[in-house]
Amino acid sequence: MAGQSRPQQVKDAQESAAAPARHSLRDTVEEALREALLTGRFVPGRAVTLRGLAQELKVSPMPVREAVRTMAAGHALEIRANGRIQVPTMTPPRLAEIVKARLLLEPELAQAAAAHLGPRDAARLAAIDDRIDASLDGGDAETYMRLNHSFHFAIYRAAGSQVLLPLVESLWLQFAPFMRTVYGRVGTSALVDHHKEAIDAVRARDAAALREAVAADIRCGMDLLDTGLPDGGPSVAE
Amino acid sequence: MAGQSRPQQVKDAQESAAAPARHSLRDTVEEALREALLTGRFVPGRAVTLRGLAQELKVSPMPVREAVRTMAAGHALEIRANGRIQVPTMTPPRLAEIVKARLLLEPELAQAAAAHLGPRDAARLAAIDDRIDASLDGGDAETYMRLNHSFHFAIYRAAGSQVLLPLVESLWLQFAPFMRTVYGRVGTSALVDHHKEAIDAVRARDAAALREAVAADIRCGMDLLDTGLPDGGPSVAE
DNA sequence: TCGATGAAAATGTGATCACAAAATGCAGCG
DNA sequence: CGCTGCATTTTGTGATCACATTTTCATCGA
Repeated sequence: MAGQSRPQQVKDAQESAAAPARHSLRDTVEEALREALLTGRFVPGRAVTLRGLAQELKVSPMPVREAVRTMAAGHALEIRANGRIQVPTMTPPRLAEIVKARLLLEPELAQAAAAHLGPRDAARLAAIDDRIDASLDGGDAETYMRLNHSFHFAIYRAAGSQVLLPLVESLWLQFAPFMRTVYGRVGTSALVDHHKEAIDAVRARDAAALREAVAADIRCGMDLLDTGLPDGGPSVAE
Repeated sequence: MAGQSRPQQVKDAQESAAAPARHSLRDTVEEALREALLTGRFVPGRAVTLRGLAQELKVSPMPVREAVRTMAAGHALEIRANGRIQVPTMTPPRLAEIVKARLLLEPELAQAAAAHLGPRDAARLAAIDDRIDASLDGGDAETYMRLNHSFHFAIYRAAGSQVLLPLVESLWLQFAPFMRTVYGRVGTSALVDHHKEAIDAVRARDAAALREAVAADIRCGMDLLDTGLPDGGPSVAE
């Protein structure tokens, strides 16, 4: 990492993270933010302060500033008119747009990924899916969200995409916090996914089937969101 | 804006920009970067330094740091392994992916925008298109790129999108610098667009026709890029 | 009891300094 | 003439301070 006068701060933050080799504190903070958003630890409307995050992560406010700006650039965080930072709240039109964008991009990515996947990967995906089922039974929404993300992106990453993949990541960061609030409302037991179909498609190297499985999975998951929040109000703040 | 001890710096940067009311230096720098990328003043491979940009824009390196991070978050700038910042170079697979993403998102956006557009907007678009033709005849690539961006986003913005529009903006920032190098190679006179069809579709409130016009425009423009760089090598550095 | 008011704390933004790593330039040697 | 080695410069990163704005909250008055 580049120069700073207190290396022990770096060690603390790095060793607590899963990633073995991180170069800059900024990347560490960025990864922490991503994790918190994707697992729903950040609720829509929640205020995020630079000094607060810095203290929590045991770093100075400086790397937090840049990491927060990075997340805000992808609309994963929102900078209000008064400058305050918060997790964006969801609105019905915004949710509808996210669903539309997901349905446009993710099936395409899955289809492209199929050529690079095979039975080996199907086994890996099945292992993740087993843990997903376990977390659903246990009602552990945070673990479920982390694993569900792993499942989808294990597929998407295989496409070797440099452009579509970041776009999709941006979308996930935007809707994940809201999904968490819905799970808290309707529970996780009602969840239906199409992971089994996806795994079968990967094993059979059937690109069209994989595309359709992913599309169906998105539609089901997002239908749940609609039933979870039929009225127009933004989700709860805390 | 928030506290800084030299207000005159703010005035300089603000008054030189077109936007009348900018709050933070960061936003000013960000807008300057966007402009430079979209008009092709930043060539792929060009090195961008914090202190250099700061001096050029007459601001301290601090707001530049955040603005550059913001652009890097959308892959409009690239931060290399050694930390250095540069305008990303284009590769054939990356270009192909950008075209795919554009064809997925922009026609959708255009179709959604059609409902909010009418003859009034068609007239405005025609005015822009006239200036585009003039810039093409004059061989002024920079003006052409600025106007072409205005033309497309005048349509897209009408969709009132909060999600798709930022994704498309991100794409434009990624391919614009490369387009500029192609114009420098093959000239601007060979350009064919489908703006006339788009204007007609807007005037007739024909969503399907507008979608198709935009799709055709993208295909034509990107075909030009393929003919401009048929071999696999990355584009020139400077 | 409720609303207004003013002091105090919190927050984002900008500037400046320090530092390590990398790039650059130049001399000296083969 | 080419290439290696070292000194210098450049560059990104982090920390800390200063400051204007906003928010928070306790106090006072009706």
